[in-house]
Amino acid sequence: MTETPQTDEHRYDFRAIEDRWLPVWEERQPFRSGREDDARPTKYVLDMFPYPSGDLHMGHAEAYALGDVISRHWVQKGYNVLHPIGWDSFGLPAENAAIKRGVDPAGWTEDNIAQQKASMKRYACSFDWDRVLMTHRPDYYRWNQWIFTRLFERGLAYRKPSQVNWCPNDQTVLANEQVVNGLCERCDTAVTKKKLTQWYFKVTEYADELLDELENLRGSWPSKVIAMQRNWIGRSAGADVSFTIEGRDEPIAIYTTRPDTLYGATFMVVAADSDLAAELAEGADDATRAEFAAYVERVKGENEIDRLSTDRPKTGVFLQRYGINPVNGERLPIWASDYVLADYGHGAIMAVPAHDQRDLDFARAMDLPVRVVLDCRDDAGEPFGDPVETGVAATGDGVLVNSEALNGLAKAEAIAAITAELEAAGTGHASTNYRLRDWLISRQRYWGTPIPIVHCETCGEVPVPDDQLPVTLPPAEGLDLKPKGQSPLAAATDWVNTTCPTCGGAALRDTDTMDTFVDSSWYFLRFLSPQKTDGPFDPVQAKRWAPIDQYVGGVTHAILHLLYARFFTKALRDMGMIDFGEPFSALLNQGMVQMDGSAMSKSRGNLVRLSEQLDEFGVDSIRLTMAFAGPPEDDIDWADVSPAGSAKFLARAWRLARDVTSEPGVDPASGDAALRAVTHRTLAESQELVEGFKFNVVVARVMELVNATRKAIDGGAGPADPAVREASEVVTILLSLFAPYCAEDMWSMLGHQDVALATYPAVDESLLVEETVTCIVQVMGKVRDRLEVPPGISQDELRELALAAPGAVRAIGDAGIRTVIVRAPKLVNIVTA
RNA sequence: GCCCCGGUAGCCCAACUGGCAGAGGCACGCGGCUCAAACCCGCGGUGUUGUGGGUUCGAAUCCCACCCGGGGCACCA
Repeated sequence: MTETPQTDEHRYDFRAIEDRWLPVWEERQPFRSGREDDARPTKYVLDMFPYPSGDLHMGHAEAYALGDVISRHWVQKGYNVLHPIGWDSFGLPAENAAIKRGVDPAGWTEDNIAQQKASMKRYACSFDWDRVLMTHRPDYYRWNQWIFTRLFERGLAYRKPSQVNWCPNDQTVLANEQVVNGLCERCDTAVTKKKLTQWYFKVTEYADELLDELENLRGSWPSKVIAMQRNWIGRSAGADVSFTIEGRDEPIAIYTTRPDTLYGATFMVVAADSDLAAELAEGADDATRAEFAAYVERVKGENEIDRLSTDRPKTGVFLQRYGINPVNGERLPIWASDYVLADYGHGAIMAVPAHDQRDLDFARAMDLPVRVVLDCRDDAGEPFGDPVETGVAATGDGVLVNSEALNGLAKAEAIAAITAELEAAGTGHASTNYRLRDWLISRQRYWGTPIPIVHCETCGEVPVPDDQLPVTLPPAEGLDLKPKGQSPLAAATDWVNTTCPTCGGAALRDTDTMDTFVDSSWYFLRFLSPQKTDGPFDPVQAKRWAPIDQYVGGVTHAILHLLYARFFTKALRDMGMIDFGEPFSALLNQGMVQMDGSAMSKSRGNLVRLSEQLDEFGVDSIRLTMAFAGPPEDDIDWADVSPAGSAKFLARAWRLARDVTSEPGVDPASGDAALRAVTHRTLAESQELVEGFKFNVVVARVMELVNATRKAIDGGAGPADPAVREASEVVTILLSLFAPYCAEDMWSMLGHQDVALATYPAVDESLLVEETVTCIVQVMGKVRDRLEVPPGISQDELRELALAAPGAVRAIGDAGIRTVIVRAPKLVNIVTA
């Protein structure tokens, strides 16, 4: 047997096993992936990197357990697997903790990282520890700044004044994506609007590509995420139409998806908070101006919650101005209202109350005319009720009426016809709009990447030259980090005051920092060459490893991070730095870990502590429980699963290795044939199951194999049978994906070393061939008999056997036989007359 | 309102391209081992596959409608 010392050779003791193997792995480093002469094919498996806001929790434990199954599987399949880890270490939690405790966010962050790193090692994650990166380190964020300046040069980073989302609690602006149901994603405070000049990344430049290329991800990304991104981008096709405004030189453009209803327009609406509304009101009488001013004040006071609440009554102000409908010359009164958004389309609409619910609500509230221009019918052919009476707009398909040349056309035909007509007349054209907005990246907070721009009175916005990067954060010491609506960096006068890189004159640094989602938009590329000092990443390494073969992480990032990372990838591709446009070839979203139906989060208190679970049941049991609980994308309710049951199973598996008495390398051919068949069937099935992410089923299959092996040891073949060794080794290799400590210990008892690097055994196909197959004999779809037949039996032969089967004969009785369906060798169905 | 996912035994969940509804686990019960217990070993699975219809020789699986649960988007013209 083996010379490996064992604490207690009769009992599975997870504490002793963890203590035994952790130092061995630490020394042997089985998951290094950096060697240039490594000829194995490559795989890049990536877990979303954690935020260091404390120790690892149950959610991390699930994510890393599942990512590890995939990574370890590909290693055993002979791939050179890159499985790196790092920390997303800039952000508000560190800053808020620093404010609360009066400490430096850097120290707090580094302490948490050290703790998480130790926990990950204990958790036996198969990470390559030579590639660690942390986004708060200057050697990382320097390249955020470098990429920022490249985007700036290409017009993809720009500054503009706009009504932005403002969190009154965190005292900073937020991206659209960070406002959830009108609340700040971080602190759940109701978000308000504020007019500010801020930095944006031009994500909308790639809107079409971001949407269209989702199709290529179908099948390898969850359909849910694809749907969410599709919704978020929200492409709509329609037309821009010009309306002349009385008393204004320039016409104004409106956007509509329903140009077919142009003859049904009875008024126009401009967004109350838009510049256009202010300008139009300026040209009205004093009373109107006063009314408008009061209305705008009221609208500005509303937070997002109020604004989004459904079925609130429509409000607005008639601006005493008129637009002219280009198709029929009608005068349309212009109203200002908050139901039109300033930053979508042109911030102005034509209102067709008969065929748009919002316009109808407004028309009814303001007593404006309604004109039906589409004859809509229900399924029974009954006409749609009068919208004025029913309050329901006719938004469906129909035939055009009251629309001159369009009369008689169907909706789609009318849209095409009128768009062509507008185009010919020079008053409109087909147009596309997106719900997606550009990404606002400025933050008025300390703990982030400084924006590498210098503001010079003479030269304007000047990017900091590459050789002066990084622009490092000034020390937090002496700065007031409390949120106050202006970046804490503004108080670092020595830091702010600088010289203009272009003209050498006095200039000021931009005092905002970047949204931390910038950091995570390209970190997967930095992992390929984390120490590189003359560029963000090595293009040669990118060619070798990227894009990522398998990305693993929570569905919470379905829009934010994944969309931004896709945008960065496309932008970097267009800069010629990489040759692919999609960063993540395949995506697995694990579910959440809950307790009694409620989520475990910081705010609700962590209901189950990972460290306590690990102490009580061991690392392997927790990892196995995560994998066995159900499909990875389903949420796990910790109350429904049994880490104790997992521990029991591991002990049972472990005892197999303990009991094997044959020597390593013994030829299994002479072993128990029945057990060998189970072993090789498990082997054949497991790789498909792992690659299909059915980890819970793999575990079930391994349990079956363990049961079969135990039966062989105790009952038939005995512990010396070579098939028992073969089965035990297969159990060990498969188990190492889920329970690396237990598997390593078993592997050692079986006389081997480094189970993580064990080769996935070849499947012996000849053992999968069954000698007989059970054939079901059905009569009228009901099972009436069973036959043991050879797998190669002919259709005719089986048909005869089935017709003679006693159960079938009995069921057929006197009835005649109409048809016999034969699916050799598994099924015959006899259809009686 | 629109979109996505799900509903199988007391519970968590399997079930290939439509072909025997049950792999694995939890819980529970019984038996063995033991002075006794724990551990361990063994045995124990009929249920409206959410409901109703349709297609089919045959439906958990495909189609339609609805119910329930979860998630996303939503005054985006």
